[in-house]
Amino acid sequence: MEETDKDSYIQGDRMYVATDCVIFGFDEGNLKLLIFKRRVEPLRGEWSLIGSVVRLEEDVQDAAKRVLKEITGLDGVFMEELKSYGKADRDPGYRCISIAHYALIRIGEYDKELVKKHGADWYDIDEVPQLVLDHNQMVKDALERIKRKARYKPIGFELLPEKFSIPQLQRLYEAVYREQLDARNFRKKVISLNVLNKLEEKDKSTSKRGAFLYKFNYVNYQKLLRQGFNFEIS
Amino acid sequence: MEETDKDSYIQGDRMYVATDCVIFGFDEGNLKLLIFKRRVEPLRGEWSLIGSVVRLEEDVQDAAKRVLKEITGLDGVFMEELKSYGKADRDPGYRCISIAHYALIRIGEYDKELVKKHGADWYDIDEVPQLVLDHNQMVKDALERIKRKARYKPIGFELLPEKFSIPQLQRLYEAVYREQLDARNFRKKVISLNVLNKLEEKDKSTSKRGAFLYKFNYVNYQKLLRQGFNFEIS
DNA sequence: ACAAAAGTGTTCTGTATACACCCATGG
DNA sequence: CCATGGGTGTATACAGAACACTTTTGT
Repeated sequence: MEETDKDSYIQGDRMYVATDCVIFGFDEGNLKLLIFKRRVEPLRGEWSLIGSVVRLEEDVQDAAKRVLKEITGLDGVFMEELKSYGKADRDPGYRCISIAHYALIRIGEYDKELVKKHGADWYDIDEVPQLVLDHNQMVKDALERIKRKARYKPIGFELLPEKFSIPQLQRLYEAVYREQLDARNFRKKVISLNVLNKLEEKDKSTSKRGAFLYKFNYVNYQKLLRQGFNFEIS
Repeated sequence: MEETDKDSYIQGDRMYVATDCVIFGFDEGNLKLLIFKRRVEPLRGEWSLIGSVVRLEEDVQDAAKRVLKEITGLDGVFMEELKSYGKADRDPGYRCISIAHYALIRIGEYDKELVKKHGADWYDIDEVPQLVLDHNQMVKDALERIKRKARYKPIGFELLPEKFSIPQLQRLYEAVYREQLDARNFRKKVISLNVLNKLEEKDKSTSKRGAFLYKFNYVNYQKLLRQGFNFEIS
C-alpha cells in the first residue's frame, strides 16, 4: 500500500528512496489533482500525494507506475519524472529522497472504487489543501512543468476522453495556462496542426447546437514530432 | 573522493543514492565534457562521469555541488538537476540510483591542478569515449536538455568568460545547436534582447580587426525573465 | 422567440529569414 | 596590399493577434 511501505521501514541510519505522484485530471473546465488523506501514523489525517518507497529490485519508474496503478487502476497512461526532492531535512522522520512523477489521466477512466478505498479524492487545482512535507512544492513544480510542456507537446490529449470537442480542448488549455484564449485563433491553430480527425458525432452536453467531436491522430502526430513543431497557443 | 565514497559502501541489501555530474565547458569553438578515468576497482581504467554517493546528512543538490567543487575547485556556477537514473540493474554491483546533474562552467576558470590530480580530462563532445554504466546516456540527455533550454534561457553566458565577443557567443550557439547561424541575424537577435553591455575593449585573439567585447547584463536579464521572452535562435 | 454555445475570415503587425558588401587591421 | 574575420541593412514571407457576426437548436 502506498503509505505502509514507507512506514514499515523506518530506521535512522540509511537513505530511503521514494516516489510521489502528482496526478492530474481534467473535468468540467477545471484541472484537478488526486490526493489522499493519510490513515496511519505518522501524519495521520493529513493530505498527501500518493507515494511509495521504491523497492530494492524495482526500477524507480516502475515504482511510480505501481503507485498510479494501485490507486487508480490505470496503466499505460502518460507519466513522466518531475524531479527529485532531496533535501536532507525534508522528512523529519528519516532520511528519504523522493523522485516525484506526474501523470495526466482521463478523469472518466479511473477506478472509482479503488480511489475511494484509499481515501483519495480529486481537488480543484486552486483548492488544493495543505499537503504533508514538500508535496505542495511538488504540485507547484508539476504545474509549471505542464505549462511549459504544453508549448511543444500536445499534452492536452492525455487528459481528455478519446473523443472530444474543440471547445473542450480549449477549456483545457485555458485551465492549464490560466488565461482566456480566442476561440477562432485556437481552432485555426489546432486544426492547422493536422492531428485531429473530425467525427460525425456531436457532443451535446454543453450546448443545444452541439460541438463536433474529434479524435487525436497519433500517426500524424508522430510525423509532426519528427519535423519538429511548435504547439504554442495563446 | 568521488569514487571511493561509493566503493566503501558496497552492501547488497540496501539502496544507495548517488549523483553524477555532466560538466560542460566551451573552448575554441567546441563544446567539451569533463570526464575522468577510474583508478580503483571496480571498473578501474574505464572512463566515467564524476560522481559520489549522497551522504546521509547531505542534500542531494549539495552532493552534486560538492562533487563539482572537489574536481574543479569551482562553486557558484550554473548547475541543475538533469534527471534520475533508477533502473534496478543499472549498476551490476549493487542497487544504486543516480540523480544526475549538469553544470556549465567557464573553461578558463577551473582549477587545472585539481582536475589533473583526479585523472580528469576534457573531451570534445563528439569524441567522448565509452563511459561506464549509463553515463553515455546521461551525456546524451544533458545535451538534449541544454539544446532545448537554450531556446528560452540564455544559457550561453554561463560557458563564456565574463567578457566575450558576439562571434564567440555565436560559435557557442553553433556548437550547442550543431548548425551554422547567420551572423547578421544572430547579432540582431542578441542585441535586441538588450542584455549585453558593450565594452570599449576588443578581443584580438581571433582576428586582426578585433571584435568588441560585451558583458552580460544580469539586471536587464531579470527584467526580461519577468516579462517572459523567447531566446530562440536559428 | 430567445438564450447559449458553436462555428467561421480577414486584416494587421511583428518577427524570422534570406541575402551581399564594406571595414579594420596585422602581417 | 591582401587575407581574414568583424560588422552592417533591407526586402520578403509567415505566423500570431485582434476582432464581430451568423448558425443551430432545445426550451
